[in-house]
Amino acid sequence: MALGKNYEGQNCSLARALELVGERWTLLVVRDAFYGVRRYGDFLAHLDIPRAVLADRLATLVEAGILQRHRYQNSPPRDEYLLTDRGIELWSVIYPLMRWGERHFATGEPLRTFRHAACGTEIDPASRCPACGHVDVPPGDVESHTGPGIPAQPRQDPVSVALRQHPHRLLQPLF
Amino acid sequence: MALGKNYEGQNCSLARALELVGERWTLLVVRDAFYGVRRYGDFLAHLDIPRAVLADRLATLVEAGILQRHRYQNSPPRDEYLLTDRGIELWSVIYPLMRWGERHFATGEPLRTFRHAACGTEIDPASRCPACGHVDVPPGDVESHTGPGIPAQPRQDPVSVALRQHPHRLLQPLF
DNA sequence: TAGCCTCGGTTCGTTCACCGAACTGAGAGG
DNA sequence: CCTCTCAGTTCGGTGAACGAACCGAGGCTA
Repeated sequence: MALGKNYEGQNCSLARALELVGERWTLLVVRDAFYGVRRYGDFLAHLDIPRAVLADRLATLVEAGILQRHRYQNSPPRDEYLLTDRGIELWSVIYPLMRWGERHFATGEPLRTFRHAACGTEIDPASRCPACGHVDVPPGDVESHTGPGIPAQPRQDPVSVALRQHPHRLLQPLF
Repeated sequence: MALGKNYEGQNCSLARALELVGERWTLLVVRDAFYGVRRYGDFLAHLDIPRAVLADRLATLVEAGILQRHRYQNSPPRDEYLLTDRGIELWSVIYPLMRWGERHFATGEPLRTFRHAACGTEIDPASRCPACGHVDVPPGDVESHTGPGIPAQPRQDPVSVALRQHPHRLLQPLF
């Protein structure tokens, strides 16, 4: 979606945003980055995405300044992908979309809930904390909890297991 | 994206939402619906979308309960596509994404601003009205205004012309 | 009644992105 | 030297998007 035949006729900021973030898989990669996924292999295992597509999406996101690549060890050389501030701002899109999908297309109870780390209250679809009145709770103050709708046979990849294990603060590394 | 090879492994509400709303063009169709576009031909002219793709997207959105089809005249029989409540709730995704794109990838000034109809103040990226303190301004209370960044050679299709002509309340028909 | 127009699609051949399986290469570690 | 892991790249096959042409229902005009 990004190159070649894009939305160039639409001189609208929504169209420009969608050129970057509207491609298949892209928003799920960004969601995983909020969950603390940072390495190629972990995105791969958690998303069941073709390897070539993942490599392409990561490169596009880095180029767009949504992720940044960071060398976290030298031997062997390994990089991790971290959300930039620009990427972190996408929480205000991802979270409402998640809640919208949950309200209208959920099959049973939610699999995951998001709570205000400071007070433990579930955050509303507009990112407000009903308890402490905090509006626009930033993702760094959000804790992901396993929800009541967790399936009988949950996924066994390391990322899914770690996410189930215990409440986890967004943006913090999973491992 | 919707059928066949979908995100079925991802039992996450974001993935389910993206199966519907994450396909190419879909969110732009919904945006146009907020602008008051209602007829096949108007979507077509404003979006420069292949006819077959538009027909497919409209059918998918109707099936998902995001748009509803409404017969507005009988001879000749003509239908219009209107946002349902479920569709209207997508404003909380579309508006933040638009503002995010504008902040980070805009070329100059915004083409369009969104004001609180009650007080005329521009609505912030989290859908709050800074003037009257209204949080979560619903799209029906939002007026679209032509912004300062309007290009020298703007589009000449009827929808673009009507949108430029005068401030326009979201969800109200354009014509 | 014939001819033409509009609207809302469908059809069809080409192009392009996605898919998944196999392969590659750098760098441990034994 | 052999094997393993990690992070990709390569490649043949398939499905979706593209755009131009076609179609049919139902006016309008004469």
